[in-house]
Amino acid sequence: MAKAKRTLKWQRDPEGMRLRILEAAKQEFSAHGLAGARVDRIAAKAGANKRMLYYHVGNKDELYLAVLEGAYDKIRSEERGLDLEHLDPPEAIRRLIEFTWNYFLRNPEFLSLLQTENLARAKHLKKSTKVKSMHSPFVEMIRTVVRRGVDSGDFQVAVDPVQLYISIAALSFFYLSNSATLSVIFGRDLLDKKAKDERLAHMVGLVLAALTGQSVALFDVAKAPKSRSAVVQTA
Amino acid sequence: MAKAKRTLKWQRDPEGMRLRILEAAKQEFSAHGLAGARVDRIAAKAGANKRMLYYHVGNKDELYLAVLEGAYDKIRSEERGLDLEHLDPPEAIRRLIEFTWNYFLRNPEFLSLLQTENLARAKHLKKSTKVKSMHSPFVEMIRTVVRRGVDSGDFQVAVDPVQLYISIAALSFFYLSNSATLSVIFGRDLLDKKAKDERLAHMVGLVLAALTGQSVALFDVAKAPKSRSAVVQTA
DNA sequence: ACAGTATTTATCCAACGGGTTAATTTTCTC
DNA sequence: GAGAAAATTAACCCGTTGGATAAATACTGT
Repeated sequence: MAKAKRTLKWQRDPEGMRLRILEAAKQEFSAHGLAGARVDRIAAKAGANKRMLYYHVGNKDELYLAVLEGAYDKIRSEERGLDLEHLDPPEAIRRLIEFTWNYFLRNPEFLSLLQTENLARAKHLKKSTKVKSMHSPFVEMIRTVVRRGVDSGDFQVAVDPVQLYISIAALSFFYLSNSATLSVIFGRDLLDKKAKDERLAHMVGLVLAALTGQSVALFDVAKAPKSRSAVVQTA
Repeated sequence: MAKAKRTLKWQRDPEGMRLRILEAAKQEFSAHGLAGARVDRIAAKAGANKRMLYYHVGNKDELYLAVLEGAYDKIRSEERGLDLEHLDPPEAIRRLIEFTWNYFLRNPEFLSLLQTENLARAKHLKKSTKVKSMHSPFVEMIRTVVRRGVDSGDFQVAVDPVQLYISIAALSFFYLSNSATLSVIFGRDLLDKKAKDERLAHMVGLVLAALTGQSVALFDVAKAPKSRSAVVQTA
């Protein structure tokens, strides 16, 4: 029986191992934060020995930074895949909001990692030349979309693209990253299907109404209480 | 010389001690998170012995929960002081945004604590009957303000007050809680005076424009680039 | 097939950190 | 002012944790 595993003891797989380590580390750091993460758990989750972490990546901090850089790399790459240039301005903004919302939904660890890094006042990020060089294409996309919208008359006002970018991210990010406490406070599950649909509709409606000056149907009219619902619809 | 401190060894002050402990704990937890917080540092910061924490409050988790409850208690109490009922609807919304923004600015630990608690998926908050019973007065305030705004014709659309509340919080919260990473990404300090003023103007402009359908002057027109700034001003 | 290197395992350890125990000092009360 | 109760200090306990060392095992080229 001791012989059974003779030929199958283990095989080398440096690249695979490195990937499994980073994936496990991502899970661990996003689930427990930097201080709460346990190096041993990462090793176990990666199906590896603790020594492997140090061999393939580095100590806990380097591991964390690698994960963070990977997270930024991933979102930037997906962002680049979204081209809003050829859409008409309101549709482009809608797509942008939907992308942001869905990306955050699909990648909850990204939210956690950002929260963790901000609690650390971006101490690690500041040291990463890699991340600093990864500019989001969205700011420029927004700048041209807003300009086109203003020129075409779709938008009533020109907005600073950085502010708008932050606001769009904020509306999704806060809702999701704080859904746990908010759900307790409001006594309802903010993450069930219906609530999520309503949230997306609200965000799109809010931003488009602000930009175009016209109330979008989606801007949650249905839920309006009591009052004889003075719904002013888009002309 | 050993005698010098004979009469001044120490004096009792249970209430004061408890307050100093909670204040120190608030600092520590907001600066380092739950796992990163060090019980010894809290004791030192409170000018006390570690044993005192357990004597006056409890173990680390209980300490943390006490701090969290205190934080909610404080904001709820300030919220109650703000009465928006008698203001005209757009002004009420503006005040609400300004209050939220300023409260977050004045109480950065509150932001950190919420982030920390959300990383823990509100595990502790769920156990706190105290916090669950502290309803924010803002949701009802917003509900009546929106209703009045719709009835008076100031607002073009009725919004779900919970969504609006979350959105207003989101715009400030995300900007401030993520300012560290955002500042690195954008290569500029989001917390300097000018940036903060611009942010507030943007948020007010965005929300009011959405509600009223009319572009507010503050909705950052000044920073609009290149394009022959098609500024549509409020009539 | 063998030497050399890359990869992985099996232990070890010193520092740290939360929590506890027991003694000491102050304050209250009668 | 004696004795009890409350508040505070000092010292210790012990599991955990990040990190290090050394040895074993699998691959590679020659």
